[in-house]
Amino acid sequence: MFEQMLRDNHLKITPQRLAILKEIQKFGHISIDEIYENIKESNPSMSLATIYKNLTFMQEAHIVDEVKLPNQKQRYELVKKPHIHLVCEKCGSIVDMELDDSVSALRTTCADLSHYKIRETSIAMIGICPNCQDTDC
Amino acid sequence: MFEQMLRDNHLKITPQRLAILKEIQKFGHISIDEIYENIKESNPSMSLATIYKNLTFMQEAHIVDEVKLPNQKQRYELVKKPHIHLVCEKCGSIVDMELDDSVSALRTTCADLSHYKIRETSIAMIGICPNCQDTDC
DNA sequence: AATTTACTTAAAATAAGTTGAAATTGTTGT
DNA sequence: ACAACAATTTCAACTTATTTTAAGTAAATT
Repeated sequence: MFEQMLRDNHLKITPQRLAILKEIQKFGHISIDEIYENIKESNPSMSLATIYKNLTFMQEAHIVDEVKLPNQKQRYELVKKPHIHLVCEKCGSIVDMELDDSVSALRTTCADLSHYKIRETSIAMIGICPNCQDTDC
Repeated sequence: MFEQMLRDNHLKITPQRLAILKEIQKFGHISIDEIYENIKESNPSMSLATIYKNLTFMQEAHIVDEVKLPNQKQRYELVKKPHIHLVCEKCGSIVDMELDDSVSALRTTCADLSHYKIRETSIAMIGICPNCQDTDC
């Protein structure tokens, strides 16, 4: 289906693009150098410039999304339904939470009050995950 | 009051710090090179390193906050009550919206369901502002 | 199979951010 | 007000991150 997504956006299907998408899918939220490091093993000739360019293209094509969190390097994820990022400050994990009703309620309230036409939301909750609350990891 | 905030955090009160804070206050959400460019006029010897170092300190002291938005350079704002950023994709404006009830409701829902201990929220709504909807700016 | 066009690569260029050491300034106690 | 100390600023060198270029390569189209 990655193939189909690329085709739909008139982007050529290349092994590099498929490899990038596979990595993003595998890790959920991944930084550029993680992509680079992971792909190097199977695909030693792939260059960072390729990754940068393709992430830009695929972002424009709404196949991947940038994830920007306070005090972290930029990451990427596959485009999904609107969701909330739960970020643990201790262990660094990032988890998606789908709370469709609450998110769209907030979105509607915002839109109504501000008269903005809202296209996209970016919501993160930063704190300590249950696991790190228990253990002193 | 900037003086007091610095004092409270055992940070020395320097003209550079005050100038940085004044710029942030003036612009609401400002990037590092905007700070640099603006301050250069009145304070030509101030270096970028100073700005970087001080933003880090003042962030740790919870005087300023990083603002990370999709497809934008990092910005800084003064620490305020939790709020939502309304971002216009057309004109680039960023506006704060205080929606205490909705934000804390979402926060509580999230915390209850996930068992995270949430310390901070980061919420942005990206779209088109009322002004840009009307005019074809 | 040939042609066109998009894509990838490596290297160079630019931008962004960090560090360390010397010089300077703010603060504290007298 | 002044000395002494510690924190801060500065400059320059440096690392890391990102973009651009130009040449070569691969995918799609005919």
